[in-house]
Amino acid sequence: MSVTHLPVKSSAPPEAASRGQHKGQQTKAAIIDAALGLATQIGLEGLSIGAVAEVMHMSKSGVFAHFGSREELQISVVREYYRRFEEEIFDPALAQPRGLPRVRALFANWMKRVAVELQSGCIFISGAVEFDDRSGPVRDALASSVQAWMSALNRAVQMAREAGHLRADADAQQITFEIHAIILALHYEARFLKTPGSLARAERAFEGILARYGLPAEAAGSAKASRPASATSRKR
Amino acid sequence: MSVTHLPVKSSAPPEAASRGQHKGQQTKAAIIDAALGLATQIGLEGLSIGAVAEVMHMSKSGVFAHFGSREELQISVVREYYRRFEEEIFDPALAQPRGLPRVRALFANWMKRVAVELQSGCIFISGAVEFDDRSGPVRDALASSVQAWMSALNRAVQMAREAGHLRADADAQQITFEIHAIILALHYEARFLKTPGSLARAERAFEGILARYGLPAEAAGSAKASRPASATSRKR
DNA sequence: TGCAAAATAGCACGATCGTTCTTTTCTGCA
DNA sequence: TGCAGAAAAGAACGATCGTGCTATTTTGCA
Repeated sequence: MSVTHLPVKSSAPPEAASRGQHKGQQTKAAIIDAALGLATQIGLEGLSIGAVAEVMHMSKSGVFAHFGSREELQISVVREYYRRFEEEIFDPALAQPRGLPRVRALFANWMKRVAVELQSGCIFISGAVEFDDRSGPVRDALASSVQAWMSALNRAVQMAREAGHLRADADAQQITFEIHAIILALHYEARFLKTPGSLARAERAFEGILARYGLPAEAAGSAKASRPASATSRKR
Repeated sequence: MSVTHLPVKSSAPPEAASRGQHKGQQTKAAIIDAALGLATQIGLEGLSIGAVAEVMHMSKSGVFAHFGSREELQISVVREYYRRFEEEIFDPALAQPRGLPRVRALFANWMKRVAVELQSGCIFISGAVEFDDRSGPVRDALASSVQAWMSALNRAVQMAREAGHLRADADAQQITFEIHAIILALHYEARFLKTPGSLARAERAFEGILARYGLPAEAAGSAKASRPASATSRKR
């Protein structure tokens, strides 16, 4: 998809669909996988072709040839990270019904990914501080990936409001901001400070947001189900 | 105040008080200042002796001689950053009375420092992702600086609760976590994503925290003054 | 004012970086 | 089974890095 232009055989690709990749593609995918693993540990900026080559048991030039530049390798890593992010966080949450359940699922998956899953960090977070005053294609790839994810989260929040799960006057962007804030703090405290119990604190903070922007108290005990309350006009 | 131990000349320092530093000290301070300026832009890891030397119009070895290693330069930068952090954020807030006013001042100063003041980043934030899976003295200096600041903030929050400005059952650590989260999100959105209006969002989020952990509604209009309510015993 | 000591410069080292060019090995279709 | 083309290796480049070592300059007190 992202390969700029390979000298595409315009004729019939014999059985290109499944795994008929000319082996170069497989190797390239394996390199990106290894590079992604490295990048989550040492950051995108720390990613060096030599280190990737060593992990892959390949020569530097062998790795290099697949990308043409270090920058292109970094961009490929960003794109692959985004793909997995979508696959492991966003897609599963679509199984949940619109509204609060889906927002909860997004947050839970995100938390798991960012602080629990592995001892590896999130390159959307580390990349942000590495590239926050640089410019260029890597920064652009990073920023647009993050923007895409934030927009998706924001839409889920909007739908929760429209479903009547949140106050009608709740500001979706504000809620998205605050959810993002919790994830960042979790990443900071769990990964850097190694504060125990930070996962629970993140969960409590999230519940606090829901309490604040949720329907005005009253039946705060049992029901988590939908209750399409007062604010009806804002439908769809 | 916080300087651990400088190799105190036990004999008579001729006029050491004011600026009787053997010029080496002055130069060293100037180097640290320049290095700090660089580090806030390119990060602690990106900090190179050559770059510092260029800024200082000195030779690499001239700079190097003051520290003996790059690590020691990085640690000096961390310590200096902490000193300024204390001086520009913590100390001025002490002029405010204990309780909510002081917490508000801490947050306001912090916000200003982190996202407005200059186009430079916060090395407590960038350093966290650079060193979150490394170990060694630089990481230690960074972590203990951050811990010290977080503890100071946490004490201020505790005092606000003890002064009756917050609910008696409010969890200070939780509040500190959530305030930290807002700052991180502000740094992320303002510096990396360049989202407009993120400063206002951070302020609103902070007000939301105060609303949630503040005294149970009722007179939410006028009074911001102290009201030394129930929990008196926990003084000092 | 002279002189030890401190401060700085100059130079070179090994290592690593991204990248280029050339050569060798491998792959997959005729 | 060849053989063209793709894939990978190898070697070398200039640059930059941190760090020693040795000279030179500068400082501040006797």
